[in-house]
Order: sequence, then structure tokens, then C-alpha cells
Amino acid sequence: MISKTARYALRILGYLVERPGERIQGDQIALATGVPSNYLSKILNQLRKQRIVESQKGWGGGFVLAPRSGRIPILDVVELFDGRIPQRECVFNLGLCDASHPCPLHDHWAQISTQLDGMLRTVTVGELGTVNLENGAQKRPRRKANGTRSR
Amino acid sequence: MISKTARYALRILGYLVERPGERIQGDQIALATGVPSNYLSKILNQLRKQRIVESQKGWGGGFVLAPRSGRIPILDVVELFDGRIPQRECVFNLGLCDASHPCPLHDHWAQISTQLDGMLRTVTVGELGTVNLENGAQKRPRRKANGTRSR
DNA sequence: ATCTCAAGGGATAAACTCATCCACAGAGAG
DNA sequence: CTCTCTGTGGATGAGTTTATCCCTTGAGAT
Repeated sequence: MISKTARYALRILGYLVERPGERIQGDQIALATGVPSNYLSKILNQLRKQRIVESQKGWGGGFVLAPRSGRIPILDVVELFDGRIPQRECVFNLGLCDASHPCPLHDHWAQISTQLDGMLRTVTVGELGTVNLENGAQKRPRRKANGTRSR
Repeated sequence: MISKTARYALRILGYLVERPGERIQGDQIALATGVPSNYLSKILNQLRKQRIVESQKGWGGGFVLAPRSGRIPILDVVELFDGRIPQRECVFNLGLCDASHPCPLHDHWAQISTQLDGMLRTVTVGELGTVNLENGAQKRPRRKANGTRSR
């Protein structure tokens, strides 16, 4: 229903939400979230292209959540990776299925579909903050806390 | 969420439900349901091993829904192909997530999960009967209606 | 300028799902 | 018995998603 990649993305964002304004290295995020390091860079890259995160190369570089990203619905993130979800179609694709010719599961699915859609539209990235990561560790900065964050 | 294979299976069963006691060839089912012929045989084979359908080889052979199959919940079919669905886990796998340490999406998901689970447990194979197949044709027997169905 | 650090990004591989091919087995017709 | 019909089942292939490798690019430190 929702790809692993999109879930990774939400997980990463949940981690970044809790560290607003703090630039964090990819490796650090990978470590903390459990997302494979190399794959994570691909995901963050896509998020960057959509201006959901901002990145900085070189010494002291890393990723930060973009200022306005807290407000966007998680649907935007999911659709970034999974494409537009064809909510209209019944789960089971049991042949033709619409309001006038409902398949046996249509009504059941319509409710579920509506709720799912509602969740994706209602919950924002900013609300992902309280995520409990598997390994609660890795909250230390891990870098010598250098001052020059001039950008 | 639910694999294409499992959806194929439900579709096939929906077709068979409407033809109780009638032995129908794989090719005929494939034609009517749109499931790829070669793949369909694999699916029906699994359904046979679970005694959900019965099969008959040779001349006049084919598949029939097993007598008691109308009563089984579609969950059984879905789990046959997709394995046990980890309903307890939150969709997003956002780290640890249970009732005591809910992730931000937990409550939303709990509702959806419950409904989905309910649907899979409540709806039976027998209720799949009114499925509208894409190509409403192919209802003709296609074989010389021979009598010997003695088995 | 040069070095090092960390993200960017293309190529490739591994894993999984979906689909096809073909030889075999069993059953009825003749 | 032999022929044909149809399901059985192993092997293989295609396609997609997930993951890894590694070279390049850009930026700050010195």
C-alpha cells in the first residue's frame, strides 16, 4: 500500500522534525533511523529536490528540514515516492467496480479508503516528531560542535 | 497491501462461486477473469492444496469450488498468498509503535487496520459472487456438454 | 591552492513479485 | 492400449523495488 521507500522517508523526516535547524549528516540519520546509508542518500536527494529538506555539502554539511515542511501533509511525501495513489479503485480490482456497479467489497473498501486518504491529508510532517526509533541511542552530536554555521 | 496474486485468487473464486458444482477448465477461467493463463494454474494449484477448490485432470476436467469454501472468510485466501498480515504493526513502521508508545500515526492507523481486518474476516468467499468481470462474455460452456460427471 | 569532508548521482546488483515455458502425470474416450 | 485432454510442477524469465558501489561535485579548513 505504501512502499518501503516512502515509509523510510517519513521515518527520516520524523527524525529531522525533532532537530529543527540542526544540520545532520546522512550517516548519522542512517544510523539513527536504521535506513540503509546508501539508500538514504537517494531518498534525501528526492526530498531535497522537492524542497522538503535542505542540504549542505562539504565540511559541516548535512540535512535540515526546510522551514515550511512542518506544515505539509504526509500525503505529499508518500506521493513523491509512490506516485498518485489511485484511491478510486477498489483494493481487489475485482473487475469493474464503481458506485453504480459495486463489487462485493466496494462498501467496505470505500470506508477504509476514505479513512486512509483522510489520514494522509490530515497528518502533517511536523506531527511525525514523536517517533520512537528502534535504537533510541545516537542522539549525541557525534561531531565536534563547530560554530561556523554561517552557510 | 494485498498482492496482485491474492487479488487474482479472489477474482477467480468470485467467478467459481457463481458456477457452483460446475467443473470449469483453467483456460476458461483465465479467459473470463483476465488472469494470465499460466499464472492462473499456479494460483489454482495453491487453492487446491488448501482444499478451497477441487480439481479434476483429464478429459472433462477442471476446477470447482469446494463445498464448504463459500463459508470461509476471504482473509484465509489473502493469507494463503500474502502470508499472515502483521496487523499489529503500524503501516509506516515508524520505529517502535504500540498502544503504550504510539507513533504519531498510530491512532489513525489503528482505525484503518481494524476496519480492514474486519472486512477480511467478515466477508466470505461466497459473497464474492456478484463480481463484475471486465469482459462479461465467455459464459458459454465452450465444451460439448458431456454427461459423464461421475467423478 | 590544496586537502578533507559530505552530499550528488550514475551504474550495478540483489531480492522479490509476477509471468511464461515446457515436460510430466493422471483421467476419460475410442 | 493408445490418444488426447487438462491439471501438476519444476525451471526459467521479465519487471519492479530495494540496496550497494563508487566516482564526482561542491564547500569549508588550512
